[in-house]
Amino acid sequence: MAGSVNKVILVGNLGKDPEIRRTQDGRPIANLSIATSETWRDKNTGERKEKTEWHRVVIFSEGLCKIAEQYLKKGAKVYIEGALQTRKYTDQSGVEKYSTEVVLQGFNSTLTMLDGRGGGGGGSFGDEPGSDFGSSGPVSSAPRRPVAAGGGRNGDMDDDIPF
Amino acid sequence: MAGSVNKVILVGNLGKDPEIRRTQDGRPIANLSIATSETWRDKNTGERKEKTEWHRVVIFSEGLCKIAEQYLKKGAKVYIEGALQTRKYTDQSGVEKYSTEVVLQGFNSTLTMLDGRGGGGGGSFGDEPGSDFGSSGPVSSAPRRPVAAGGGRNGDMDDDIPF
Amino acid sequence: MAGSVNKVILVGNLGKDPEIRRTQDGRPIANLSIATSETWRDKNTGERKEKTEWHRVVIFSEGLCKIAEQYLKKGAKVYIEGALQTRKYTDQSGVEKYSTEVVLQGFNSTLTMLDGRGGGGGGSFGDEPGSDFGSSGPVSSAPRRPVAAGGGRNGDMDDDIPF
Amino acid sequence: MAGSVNKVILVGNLGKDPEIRRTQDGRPIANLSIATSETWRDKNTGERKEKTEWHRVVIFSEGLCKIAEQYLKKGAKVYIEGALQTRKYTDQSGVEKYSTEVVLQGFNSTLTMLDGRGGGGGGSFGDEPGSDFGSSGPVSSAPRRPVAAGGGRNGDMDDDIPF
DNA sequence: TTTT
DNA sequence: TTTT
Repeated sequence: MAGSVNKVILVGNLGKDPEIRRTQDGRPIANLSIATSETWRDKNTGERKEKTEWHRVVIFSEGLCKIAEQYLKKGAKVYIEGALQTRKYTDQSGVEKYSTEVVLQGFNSTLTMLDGRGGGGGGSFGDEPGSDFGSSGPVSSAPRRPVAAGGGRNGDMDDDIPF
Repeated sequence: MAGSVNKVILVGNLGKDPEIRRTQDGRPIANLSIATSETWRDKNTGERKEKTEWHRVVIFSEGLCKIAEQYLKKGAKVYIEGALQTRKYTDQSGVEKYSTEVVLQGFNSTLTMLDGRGGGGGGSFGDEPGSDFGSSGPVSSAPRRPVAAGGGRNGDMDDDIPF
Repeated sequence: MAGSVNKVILVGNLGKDPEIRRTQDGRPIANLSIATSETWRDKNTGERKEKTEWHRVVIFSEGLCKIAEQYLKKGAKVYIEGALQTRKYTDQSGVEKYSTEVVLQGFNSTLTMLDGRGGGGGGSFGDEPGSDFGSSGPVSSAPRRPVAAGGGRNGDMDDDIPF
Repeated sequence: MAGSVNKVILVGNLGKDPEIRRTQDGRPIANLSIATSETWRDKNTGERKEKTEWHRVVIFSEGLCKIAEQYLKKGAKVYIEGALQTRKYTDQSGVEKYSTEVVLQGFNSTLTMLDGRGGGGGGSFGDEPGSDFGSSGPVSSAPRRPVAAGGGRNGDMDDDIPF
């Protein structure tokens, strides 16, 4: 198809610790269960209401699996960017079912921790989606160099924007 | 939960005409079936491969339902913004199943046509997500005025940016 | 134009307290200065590097201005969704300049606090972009009702997704 | 900063052909000028109004530069995903100015053509952001394999989702 | 400078 | 079931 986009952006909290499995050839796969919730006040009763939505997130990217394994745990708040994917499977009773998941794999997948707490040290590691935690490179590499000039002349780059 | 985001962005084509239903109290609900696809070349065989993903989209916004009904049809390319929602239902055989849908409802939902062709005249209507087609206002109203000044001093606003 | 999208998504921290002004007819305008940063490790030296980008955010939405005024302060982490807008102005020396801002106005604008700390109570208020904090309604109204059914039959809705 | 996101999503049309330059070490840089516009009807006069916003887009990714050079031209409609970047420069008169650009570089950058017309053949090339046109790989490689299983048991994968 |  |  000429030009399609399939993108999911979630900011939410892990309902439990990440589950890490490995494929037969040793590649890691992480499963996250992420909750988002919306609150509103009932127009009629004035009551405060809340509705929680649970999202099944599957990480195929090796670098992001590492992050998940090392830094994420139940309760952590994360920003993730992935794609929707529905797969069909047959359950234990032989019934065909569908499961829709948010898949983090390859380009344009991102996992970013949004709280410095977490467990075991989270926070002081590279945390930019496009660099250390980029989904398709080793965690320690530097696929993106900061841009020193954006296409104009008379560089004279400076960092402190005064507003 | 303090601060969550649940957002889906799709650019894809309708697999069939929109299906419009009405609730008992007369509110419209539109269902779209949208395809996104990715293509790649097999690393080993060099073969061209393609994988299509189908998305079930449900529109509760009255204004966006109108758009869907009037302008969208099989094959149309659209940009949509909505939220993920999984609901449980019991099928005809009494089996519990889940269905995950992209819901367009209330704020932060968008439906934009990306091709001026379509059928039957599409194109010459307001088409900006934030204005005429905004999801929670009548299609003909103007909830968003263009901004005349952005917070600085010395207004002297002008529209032609020279690049 | 038939179908365009202009969207900015930022997760970052406020560099200073919000600045609230009022138009002559009394509508509030809030200015935020938001920092995003990326870190990476230099490929050659192995050094840890960081680059911070500052974003000027202007809020025209009355509801979101209230949130900004009441809950946000220097250091707060926020998620915002807005649109890019460049305006021309003449500075004190009579030189024409351009300023590009992220504008939150009307539909499809969002401001969500991502930390429960903040000052003065932040956290225990409605925090879903599509509901209480929706950008074009009063903070206390309920423009989005939770969806009870998504277009299928055999409702039997349930909230606890078992994964 | 622990966890930040800097993302711009645009769907718009090129105001002119892409401009391709090369750095001294031979890396290409493409500049695009993209228009987005919003239309609305004036609440008072009922008049149809339109406001166009111009965006300066700079592509550092080599793969995406190739796409721009080969397939894009004035009038083409594109979907792009990049990051905001403001740089300071001194103009010919010695005045310091700022220019804010949407930068496509490294991970999480995307460029997708949204019209099969364009000129000179566009269309029959890989066009999925995460695969052939991924921003940090050669255009002909296949960094993302389609996912065969998403983390559940009882694989029995299948592609045809029945809705 | 685009597009409708 | 779309699109290329």
